[in-house]
Amino acid sequence: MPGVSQGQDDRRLGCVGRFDVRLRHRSARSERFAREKGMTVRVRYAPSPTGYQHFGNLRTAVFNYLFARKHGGVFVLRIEDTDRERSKKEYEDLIREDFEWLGIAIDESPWHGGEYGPYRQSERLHIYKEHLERLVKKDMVFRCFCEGEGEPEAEKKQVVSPDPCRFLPAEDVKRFEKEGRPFCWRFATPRDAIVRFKDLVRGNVRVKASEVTDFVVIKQDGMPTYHFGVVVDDALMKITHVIRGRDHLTNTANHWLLYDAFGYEKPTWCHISRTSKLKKREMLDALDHLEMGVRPKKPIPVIGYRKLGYLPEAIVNYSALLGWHPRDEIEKFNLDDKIEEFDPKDLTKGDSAFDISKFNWLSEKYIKEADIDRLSELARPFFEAADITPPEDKLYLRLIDALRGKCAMVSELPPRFVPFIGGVKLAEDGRKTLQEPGAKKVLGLIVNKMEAKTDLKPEDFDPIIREVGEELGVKGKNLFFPIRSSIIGTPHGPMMSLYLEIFGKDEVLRRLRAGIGE
RNA sequence: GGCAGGUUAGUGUAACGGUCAGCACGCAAGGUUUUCAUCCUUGUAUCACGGGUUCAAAUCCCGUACCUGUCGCCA
Repeated sequence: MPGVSQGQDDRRLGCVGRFDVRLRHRSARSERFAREKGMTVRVRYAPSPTGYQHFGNLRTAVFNYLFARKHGGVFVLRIEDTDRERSKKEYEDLIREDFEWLGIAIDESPWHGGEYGPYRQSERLHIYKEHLERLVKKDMVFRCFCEGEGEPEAEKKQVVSPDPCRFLPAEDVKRFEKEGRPFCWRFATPRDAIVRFKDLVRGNVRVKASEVTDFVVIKQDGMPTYHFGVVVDDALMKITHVIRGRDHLTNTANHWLLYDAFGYEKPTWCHISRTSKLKKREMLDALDHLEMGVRPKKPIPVIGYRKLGYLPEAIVNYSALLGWHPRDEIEKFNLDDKIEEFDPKDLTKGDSAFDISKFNWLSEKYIKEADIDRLSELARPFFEAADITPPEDKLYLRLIDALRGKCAMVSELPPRFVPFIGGVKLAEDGRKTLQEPGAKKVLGLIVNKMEAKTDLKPEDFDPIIREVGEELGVKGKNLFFPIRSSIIGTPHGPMMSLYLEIFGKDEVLRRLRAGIGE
């Protein structure tokens, strides 16, 4: 049984299966309702294809996904493309690609199909029309002839409720229609209703209908507004739990009233906190300035991380961490392993902020622990893009493995190969190191010892270096920096033994001698 | 402005009347060490503020401040 505590409610109500006469919306109990009535839990993620997806959206989808899986339910994706101006096919394609890339399984969608389709609002216009008729018949909507096709920038007109057009004399309405004046349909909000519902994260919510304006349901262009589309579609698609962003919390009153107007059974609402630090402008700007191998300083849309070579698991994992955390406090986890544990009531009420350094930390972890063959294959395109030719198979794998530490994105790998495939390019810090007083002496002795040894193996390198250190009384940086600098051009890098393995004795000797010459 | 929601270390969070307020990232200091890598140790919060209720409050109540959302023919 889902871990929602509901014993108290049940006791008070005495029975389950009947709706509270006070119009109280069924609450968290609905999970039980659903089971007892043999209903399937159905949730949905309903993006509008007007921009890129980012962590904020993604985590809404992730929580929906977890909830669906936990209850053996269905995860629906619906495209809300009622904004004719801003909706773009390419954004919809991107949404699809993102999900496929991230490995989040969707059950019903425009591209997966399903028995409650179509799943694109622009293809459901006839349904909205029919629903509008129903409200017209019940006299619950009215035409509004006011000017003002939404100019968001325009000064906000004083909220007037009810809307003046609601009381337009019938003859005026007739005349305006005859004149062909454009109009939209508004909902005639019942003045005295009180909206109450229980939110899975917020608890009891109560809104007076008198605070709800006579909102638009059908726009002048015939498209439904968000409020209208959402309610009609969620109802028809048999959505049982609406898990969405907190910004819709106050809108829920509108939706509640619409459900009532249609006589549809209401879903359980669950408003999750928002994610701050995700400024659309900045994200788009950062996306325009992507540079392979360079970690973005600011958050970017999912497509950006995809391009840079972040691993999808890291993204999914981190998005689940935004407003939720596992009980065992282990933050790196596989989404599917958390299905049982997930419970909306554990979601944070406060907003959460995207922390790019923590995200990078997680990503590094994923890359460090990734399957080496898979990582190698993932990396190939990035070598091409960087115009760096990777070495052949065995060496390639070896280097990927040796150089993957502290790598948050795959595109960081190719540049690290450079010291191993071309000649030495002395970096500034490398040059400086070689100029240090004892540097040449260290290199000289190493060369001598290496030359003396006939059958030199990679694992012999360490002992030799140690001997040199002891004999010269040098250790730490003074010992290792010059060696590494002459071999790869910079004092920092992977373990010493790797060099002999990769380059072989002759090449290492050549580089060490060259270092002495610097 | 009305309405709604939020406020625990720099960040993400735990705790749901009784713990020296726990964990993680970051940062700082120290140790190990072949590195500004790894690993280990330590430090980093008088729980926004002010009042209450209580033997006891981060936890309950009220007020204030600040942040956010909504009040669009955007979703």
